[in-house]
Amino acid sequence: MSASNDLSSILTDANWTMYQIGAMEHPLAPPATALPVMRDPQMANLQFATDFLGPLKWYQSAPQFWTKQNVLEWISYHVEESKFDASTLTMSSCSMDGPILCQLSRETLLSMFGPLGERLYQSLQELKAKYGMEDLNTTYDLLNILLDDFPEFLNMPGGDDFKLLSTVIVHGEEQKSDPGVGGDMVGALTPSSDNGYESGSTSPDSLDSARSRTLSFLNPSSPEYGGSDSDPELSDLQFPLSAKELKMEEEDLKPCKRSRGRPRKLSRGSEFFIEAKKNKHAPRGAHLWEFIRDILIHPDQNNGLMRWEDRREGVFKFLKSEAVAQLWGQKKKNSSMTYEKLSRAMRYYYKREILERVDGRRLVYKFGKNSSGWKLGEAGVAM
DNA sequence: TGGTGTTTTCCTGGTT
DNA sequence: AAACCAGGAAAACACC
Repeated sequence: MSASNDLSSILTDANWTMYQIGAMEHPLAPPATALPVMRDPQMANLQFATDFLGPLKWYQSAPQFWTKQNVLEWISYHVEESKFDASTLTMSSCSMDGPILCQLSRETLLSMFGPLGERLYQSLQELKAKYGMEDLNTTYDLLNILLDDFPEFLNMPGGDDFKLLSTVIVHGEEQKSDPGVGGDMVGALTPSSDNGYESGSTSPDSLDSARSRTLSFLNPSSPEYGGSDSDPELSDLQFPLSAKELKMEEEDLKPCKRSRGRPRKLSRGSEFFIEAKKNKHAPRGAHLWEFIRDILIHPDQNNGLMRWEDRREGVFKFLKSEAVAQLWGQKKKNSSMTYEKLSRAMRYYYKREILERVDGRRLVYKFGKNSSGWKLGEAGVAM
């Protein structure tokens, strides 16, 4: 994702409310279920496991290890929560990674973010403190759970890292404070922080799935990682392995060839954690074409994502294809949504005549005769 | 519980 | 070369 798209995501985050169904949580908000977290980047050599389970959210790791994308999501979360006017933010003030963010003083945050700065500062202090006190025992437990679920890891290249776990004895009180900026906050956690945060505050002590529970040792180089615009140099800075070494491991770990089709759902153990997050009977949201239509017919909330090419004919164009895909992913709680996938779903609409082909024009689609709600003069459509 | 519809994921190959 | 398009295949998931 490009940096501009990131900012766009922030600025268009308000759009999310427009597609909100019932009392859904904010897409970037930490889930309610409190689960432990790991935060040790020294474990980045277990990256293949992260690759297997996916990228991390800001609430799944210590701020010191956030990527640019994590920072953006964190800011976006607070923008939304505080109903802050995101238009006052600049890209430059949002484009930073965790290590840089952690070096900012309260005054700097206030000058950069105005009224939102105080809130961000408080959140940051809470997160630093909270993550500084995480008990490594939980990490140990989580990795064991992972191994129960995925014993095949032990037989994979790098699986020896897991075997070492059986020899590990964790003592919570021996945990080191964060080496980076903000380590002085370790131990500053108030009792109230242990049982959650007040509304409007930050609640990083919760995770939503096996992927998040088990693998908070960050992975900016994951192909699925949303913050792909993180500085490559940062990868070197954050992790004990060089980018080159990581790349080599990645190559080594590639399966011979992926089977076709959607990957099987994770098995039993991890499923538990995924289900814990999911609403058992979550209402299915609007269809994709309706989602697209709604963006188009609300130009005030469109934020330059799409535009009509020919309103009368129902021809429209994606201006920020990846941003729209991200928004769609937010709606479906699918952080790995891409335009590539979204467009595949769009193409299925041709056969059903919800969309018509527009040949030769990139990113341009046209509503078909089986779509509705977009025509001028149609009930419910603003003229 | 099984069927159906829709969407997601991955893929190969082609085009711009 | 990168981004996009086209469409097959298979699977996940919601809903009935």
